[in-house]
Amino acid sequence: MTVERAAPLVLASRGQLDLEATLDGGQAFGWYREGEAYRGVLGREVVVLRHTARGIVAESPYGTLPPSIEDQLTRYLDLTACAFGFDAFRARYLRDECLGYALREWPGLRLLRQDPWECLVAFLTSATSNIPRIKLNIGSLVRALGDRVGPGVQDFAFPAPDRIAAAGEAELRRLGFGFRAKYIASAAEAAVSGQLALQPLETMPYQQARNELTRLDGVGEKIADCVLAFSLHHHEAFPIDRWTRRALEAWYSMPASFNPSDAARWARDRFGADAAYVQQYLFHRQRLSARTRAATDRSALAQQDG
DNA sequence: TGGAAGCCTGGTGT
DNA sequence: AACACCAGGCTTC
Repeated sequence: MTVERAAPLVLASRGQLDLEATLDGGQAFGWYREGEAYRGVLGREVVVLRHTARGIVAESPYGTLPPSIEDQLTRYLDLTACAFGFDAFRARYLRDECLGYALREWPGLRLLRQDPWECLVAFLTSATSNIPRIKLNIGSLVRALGDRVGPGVQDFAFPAPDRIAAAGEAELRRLGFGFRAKYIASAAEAAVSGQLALQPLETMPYQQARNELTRLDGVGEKIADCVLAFSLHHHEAFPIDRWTRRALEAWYSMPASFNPSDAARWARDRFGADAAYVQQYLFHRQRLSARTRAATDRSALAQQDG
């Protein structure tokens, strides 16, 4: 007896997409490493992405993927070359002292186009937090309130606003969101009531879309810019956090006296439509160099001890 | 109008 | 091993 297997879906070459940098680099929090592959849920489909000799391949871990998944993944991973013109972006910054290094080191780092609701909840969760903890919170949320769509421990669809609104602040607190519970519950209510419509923000001018988002409780300029850059394809957004601020000061002589709002404006003025991609490369570089420094410090200490 | 405290709680280093 | 201190912000005062 033979089991029919659909031909694997080949999405991109290795150089076009770095799974680790893109899926586990602070944009999205629902992907889990399985050996060399990444497993996550897109809509209601469990998807496993892995590097193979032929390129990046998408598979279902237990069945077959519907044909529509190709378009969904192409969009989610922003693989439509003409959409942004990544090659042109790379050419512009290849000789930049800071970004040139990052572009050579992580040529496959891309900005995602996530579901905006999922992205908004993730970045409301990110306030005064860190990547491992955000993943933990989002994992608890989907297990508690999302529909099961596969056999794996994390195979749950992201809960729609009505589910989260019905759960309410107290349940979100119980799930570990702390003071952010109130903001997430309130955003869910706004979405259910129709006061908040996220998808239309994609076609609005950047500033207008940003103003809409910052009207939400708990959404300031940083979180708004993350949602705009990582889900709504507004590449003129430049989220300012510790890492990117540090990079702008160190490599681009941005005055350290700037407040976050001025820093973001300064970066948008300087990088224009490249802002979001510049931000993501700077963030990645700063984060990993900090990690390397920490490792170096640890090994130096170990040497002293020994 | 700017600046600083407080918020929840898991991660990280000591 | 326990125990500070910190973390990819925002609201409020």
